[in-house]
Amino acid sequence: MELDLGEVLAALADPHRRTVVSALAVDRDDPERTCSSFGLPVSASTRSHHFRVLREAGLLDQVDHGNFSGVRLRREALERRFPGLLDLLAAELGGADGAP
Amino acid sequence: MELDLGEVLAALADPHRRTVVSALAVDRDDPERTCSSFGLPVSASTRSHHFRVLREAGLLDQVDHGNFSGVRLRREALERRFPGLLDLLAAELGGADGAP
DNA sequence: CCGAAGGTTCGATGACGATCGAACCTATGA
DNA sequence: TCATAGGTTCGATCGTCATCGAACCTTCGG
Repeated sequence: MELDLGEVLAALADPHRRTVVSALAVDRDDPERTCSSFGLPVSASTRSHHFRVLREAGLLDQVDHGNFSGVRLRREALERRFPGLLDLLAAELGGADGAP
Repeated sequence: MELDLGEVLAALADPHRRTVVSALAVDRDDPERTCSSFGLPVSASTRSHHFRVLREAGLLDQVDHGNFSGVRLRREALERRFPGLLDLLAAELGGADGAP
């Protein structure tokens, strides 16, 4: 498994990418979402670039459905390699874990 | 307390700076160390730059002893704001906690 | 008093990365 | 069949950052 901490931190240093990962981290159901469902205020090409970085850092799985891309957080691998990291990101959205 | 996650992650994205913080994170005694005691393979000015970034991100406390600078990890504040983060960094050095 | 050691600041430079528009691809729906 | 929507790739541009050397400051030891 590649999951390099430097690469992961570099990926998460960008606010837009952190928005994506945080949004995925808070949703424990880990649904497959589209790239455009995060409302990033950038052009489509820039958005594609960000998702490439997230994918190559090992944070995301991305499945090509031809028409669109399904994106899913690699929660299990991340939790095993960097325990607690996703909680930190989720906490930035105000919903760390099973919040009341 | 400012401790912004984006700033912290950006600071930790650099390998040299991560070397410093990881080295500090593994030592539970939190001694005051000098900037040059980490053996960073860069010039003195670059080293000074890195420590400035770490200080401004709130990761380090730096005391000017005139002759030299004492550097100390802000362990308590970091642990409270980002629980588990320092453990992740320490784990990269092979010594997460009280290793055998 | 005078160096030497540890840091800092100040440009300058070079590389990397975030951003965009244009062109393109694929599938769904009219 | 054709347009539209979601993504990707390809340059190009612009800003930020890591890096360096030079000049400087402070203190300690001769």
